[in-house]
Amino acid sequence: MAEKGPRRVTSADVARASGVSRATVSYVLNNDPRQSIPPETRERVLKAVEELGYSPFSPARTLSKGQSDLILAVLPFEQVDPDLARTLKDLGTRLASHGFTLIWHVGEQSMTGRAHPAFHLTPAAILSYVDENDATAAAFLRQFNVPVIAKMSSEINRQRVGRTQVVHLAQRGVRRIVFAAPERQDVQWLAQGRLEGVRLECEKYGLEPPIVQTIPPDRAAARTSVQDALNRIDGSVGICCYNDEVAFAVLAALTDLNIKVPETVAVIGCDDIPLAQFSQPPLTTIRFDNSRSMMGLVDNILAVISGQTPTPMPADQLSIIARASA
Amino acid sequence: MAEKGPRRVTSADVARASGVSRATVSYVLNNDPRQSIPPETRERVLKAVEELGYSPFSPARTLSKGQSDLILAVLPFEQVDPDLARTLKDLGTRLASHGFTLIWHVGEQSMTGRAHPAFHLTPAAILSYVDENDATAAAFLRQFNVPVIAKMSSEINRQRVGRTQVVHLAQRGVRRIVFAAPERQDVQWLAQGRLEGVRLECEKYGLEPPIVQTIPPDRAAARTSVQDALNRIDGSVGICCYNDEVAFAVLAALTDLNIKVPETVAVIGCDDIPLAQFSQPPLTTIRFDNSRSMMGLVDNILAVISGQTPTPMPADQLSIIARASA
DNA sequence: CTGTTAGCGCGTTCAG
DNA sequence: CTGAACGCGCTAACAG
Repeated sequence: MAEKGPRRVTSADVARASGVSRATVSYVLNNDPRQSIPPETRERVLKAVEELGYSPFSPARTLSKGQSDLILAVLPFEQVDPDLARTLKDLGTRLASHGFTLIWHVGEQSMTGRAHPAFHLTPAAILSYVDENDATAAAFLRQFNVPVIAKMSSEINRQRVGRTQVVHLAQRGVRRIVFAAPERQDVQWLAQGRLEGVRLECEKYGLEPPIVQTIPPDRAAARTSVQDALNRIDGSVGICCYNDEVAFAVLAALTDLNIKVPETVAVIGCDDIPLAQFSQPPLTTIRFDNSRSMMGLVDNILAVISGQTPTPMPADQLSIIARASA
Repeated sequence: MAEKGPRRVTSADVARASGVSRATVSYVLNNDPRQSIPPETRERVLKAVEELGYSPFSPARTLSKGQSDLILAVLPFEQVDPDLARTLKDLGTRLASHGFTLIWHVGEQSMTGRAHPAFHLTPAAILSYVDENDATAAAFLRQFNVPVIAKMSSEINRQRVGRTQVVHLAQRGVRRIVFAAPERQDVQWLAQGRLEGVRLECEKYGLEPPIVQTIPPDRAAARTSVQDALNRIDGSVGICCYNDEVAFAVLAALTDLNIKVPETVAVIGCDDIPLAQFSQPPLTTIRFDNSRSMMGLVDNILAVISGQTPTPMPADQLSIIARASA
């Protein structure tokens, strides 16, 4: 019952201005196929809309339809990685072509009652990056009565990254693996999955279990940290980095330690960020080709919105971008 | 009039279950200070809420209040830079402590009618990254009857980046400036402002006008491009990069060309991305300290929502992070 | 076949 | 603490 500044222009205003009923205005604006409005009337309505600068009030629209065309992506990350940003931007474009609007909410764990964006929003669907196994989170989301799609959920996929890294390294003659873990807390669950993949693949190849070393996001500290790890082993070493960002820190540390890459120590990252090609030496890394899974995701979102059950999503295709660091 | 799956739990359900009226339910849930509800009744209502898993339907809420507590950030960027992402995340946290929810919409120019997120949303305010001088955009947004805050708007601020870069370089003895421009289209207006600052400061210092060179985001191409620029000049050269990402490309090019940094060519970036310290050599760059302007921004958003006029925002503090590249 | 009336959806709030 | 009205767009049912 608030009134802010100049009163909103409503469909009633348009109806009055064009001498028709509100229903007619609605029919014209929504191009209702079940109604045939004479072009002349239609013109009059559209003209009034234009002149008055009318635009329908979305809450009212959502209220009466019981559905909005919003898709809410809930991102519980401390930082939004460029790769994720690109992916979501792309997803948004695709959804837009189906008449949906993708919006992002970036926040802590945002699980607490009224802090959760869905409390303020009512999307047609929620795209959740929460671990699929998190039952509490799932239960919490249920209250909003909105279908939820979990992305990035599979433990298997996380492991595949680590496995792929090890395979590449092993093929290059590496016999001893270090896993360079991130310090960021929000991403530990992801790192754990990748590490597990590294472990399993080491086992499979008959390599010793990986040394796990957390790499601080600071050049001097990274140097010490890498040094520590290398002190504990010898032989031909390969470092599997949680992601490219960690890999940059590792590469800098190795440079500072005067260790030759890839001759003495090989390094492989993950994500293929745009900057990866510019490191010294250029970073060998893993790229997700999510074009396929993206299509699947769009289909799943649309399906879920219309009440169907989602089909399992195809796994992201992983490919190795072999540059000079491994 | 749609009904999806199990009907929503409404406040009427809660009222029925707890034997009170819908009004009372509302009073209890909103802790209305003008009403005194007996603790016992309050308990009963809250219990029913809990048991039924009720959560208010936000469109209805917004409809009746005429205001949502959503703040919409419209981001017309091809990519969301990590720095911007961090800033917005921070802004979101601050707004949350005032009871508002920040959401992002990332899309092309998104100016076309129904494609614009505000068409589907009705935020309490829009945070726009569109150039303040863009009258068409401003007119378009007006139709939504929602206050708009423009961020990142000042040409002066854009110029200050370029100026600061040149000052640092000149102090280090550089006599000839190259401006390394980005290829990304969405960001040209920003780059132009920074370049203009570089120009003006060169003039002020009595240096020759800067050479402008666009740096492609590809290692080999960047090398050629940097080579081109350097062929056209001699003397002690400094390269002002549009941002750190471009700077990484430039640094890689110089490495590939076997040119010493900073002895032969000095390089300075902008943004101080987390990776900046890990380049070879570590990147000298410019950091925005937006903590002050952030406070101002929060205040302005709150002011604008309650119908006041925004106060001019304090300029971002710029500081030079001097590392080894310049 | 065109256009109108009436009433829904749900939370909030005023008068009582 | 309650009944009733309100905000605004949508649409079934109905009238001209």
